[in-house]
Amino acid sequence: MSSSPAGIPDDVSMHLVECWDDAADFRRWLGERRPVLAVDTETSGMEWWDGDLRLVQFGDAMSGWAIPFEPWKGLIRESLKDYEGPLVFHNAKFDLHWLETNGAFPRRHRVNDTAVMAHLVSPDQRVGLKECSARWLDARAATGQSELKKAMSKAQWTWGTIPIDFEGYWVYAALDVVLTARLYEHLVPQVRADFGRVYDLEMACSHILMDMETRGVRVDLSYCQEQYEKLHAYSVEARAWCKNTYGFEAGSNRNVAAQLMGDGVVLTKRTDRGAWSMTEEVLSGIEHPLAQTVLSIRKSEKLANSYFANFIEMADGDLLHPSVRPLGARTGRMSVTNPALQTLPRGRLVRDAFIAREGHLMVGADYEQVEMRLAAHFSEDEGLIEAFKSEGDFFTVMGRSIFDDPTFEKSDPRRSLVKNGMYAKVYGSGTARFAETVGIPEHEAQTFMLKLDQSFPGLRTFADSVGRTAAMRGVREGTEYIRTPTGRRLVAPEGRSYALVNAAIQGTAADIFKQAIVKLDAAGLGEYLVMPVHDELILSVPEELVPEVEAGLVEVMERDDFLVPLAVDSHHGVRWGSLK
DNA sequence: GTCGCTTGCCAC
DNA sequence: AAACGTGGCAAGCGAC
Repeated sequence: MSSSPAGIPDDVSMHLVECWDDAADFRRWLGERRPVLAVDTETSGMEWWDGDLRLVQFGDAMSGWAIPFEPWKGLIRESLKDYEGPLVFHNAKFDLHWLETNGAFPRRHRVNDTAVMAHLVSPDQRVGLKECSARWLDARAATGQSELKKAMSKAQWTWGTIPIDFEGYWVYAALDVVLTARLYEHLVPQVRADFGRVYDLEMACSHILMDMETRGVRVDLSYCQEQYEKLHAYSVEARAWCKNTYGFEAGSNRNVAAQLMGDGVVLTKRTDRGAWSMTEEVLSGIEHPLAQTVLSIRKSEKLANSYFANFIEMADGDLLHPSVRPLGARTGRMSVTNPALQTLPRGRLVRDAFIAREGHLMVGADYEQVEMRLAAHFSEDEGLIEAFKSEGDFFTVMGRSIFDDPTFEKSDPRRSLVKNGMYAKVYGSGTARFAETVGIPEHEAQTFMLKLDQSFPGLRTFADSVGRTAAMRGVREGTEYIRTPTGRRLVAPEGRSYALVNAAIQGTAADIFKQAIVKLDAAGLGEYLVMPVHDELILSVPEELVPEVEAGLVEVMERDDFLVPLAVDSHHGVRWGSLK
């Protein structure tokens, strides 16, 4: 069956495999020579471990083939196994999950990813197939999708139930591979020329993370249940008290503010849109039973719902399959969702929900103050570099030199000023914000920042040089950007070029972290990975191998090729929470 | 009922 | 001259 309905370029042919003749035609087509074979899947949803693979599409710049998986799984498996040429997916990790869990194994070392390419070229833009096609191929690329959405809602179809032979479904599915193939041909010259090294890093890392997602994270469901019930019981009781006493929901900030003011509380801070601000910071300063109750309700509901209930809800048996986006942030950092395991509260309560596999222990290995060390590296500042090379606590050594006081010890109250001041530098904050976070008057903050700059002049030099480079490129190329040592491109957010100082540090830390993941996989430790957390790796390791693996991790992760050593600390325990 | 926005809060 | 960076998630709430 061939077709070319509205919105599809005339020179493109679309095919749906429905009979053996179609299958034979597909195999003949597959045997032709082409620069790249694009592959995509349509599925019943997002949960690849518990859902149906419905359609697999193959295509190149001129043809798209949609093949229903269930009746043609043999054809699809054989075709993917046999195909030796370059492959391209748009967001390969997602499709590979579906294909592999359904017994179809494309050659991974041949896999390319246009979403990765797009992110490297334009790290500040959305990298959906539609957006990329509209940006680089044809502004009308997304037109078919809205028609399909309308038809689906009219007939009450979901992605799991829409008939596979409904033309608006399979034709646009087949168009997606054509777009992917064209995107690849458009982007690959630039990616090869400008981003070869970081692209290879991203692809290697992506496969390791995919296998990590497949293995999943083991969760202690009865612990979650127990904690949830305790917290939930409290919040039900506290909400009822609030309703009975004041007549409104504790979650309604508008009503809470009105009640507090009615009871004589003076509010001064407002939100961006002009409402009375009811943040933790504001409420904790108010001595009123309502303020305190609202705070504890928020706290316990956050714990109960965002964490424990969420874990129970998402579990596949006793496993969670969090989804990692290797290029989640514009800086090259990863992000994690379902659940967001990178934002678990510190301390034992929530982290203890995650346990090692049977016969295993949890192992954690983290880069110590990696961003501070990179700040020292990029600044080339003798004093900062010395502070990291000398024995003892970095911020204490810095404190001695800033205040010219050899008696400055780790317990010195000024240490937090030093630490916060350095973070303010690294994040690019101004003196006003810095003064607020450390709780000192602005003129004191100013004096301190001046002292910091004088003690470590490299910090300014570094910031200036980032600014100059970005500004120069802004003029010459129209975009303010810098590159990390691996070639990753970092683009300044609109009107905030100062953020590039932080981006350089954060982006380089991301590169280092990803290189560590690739190296540890090469060293045979990849199979133990559980979760990456920005500068810390969480693993589940067979008990008897723990000492060996910890030594291996330190060996693989630590680096000496920067101006300061990058040090790694490791721990082990039964639960995530027991890693110090 | 769903959707998107706002507000608030968790991490590194 | 001055500018705290990067994310995800849930509840409330108004619009459709």
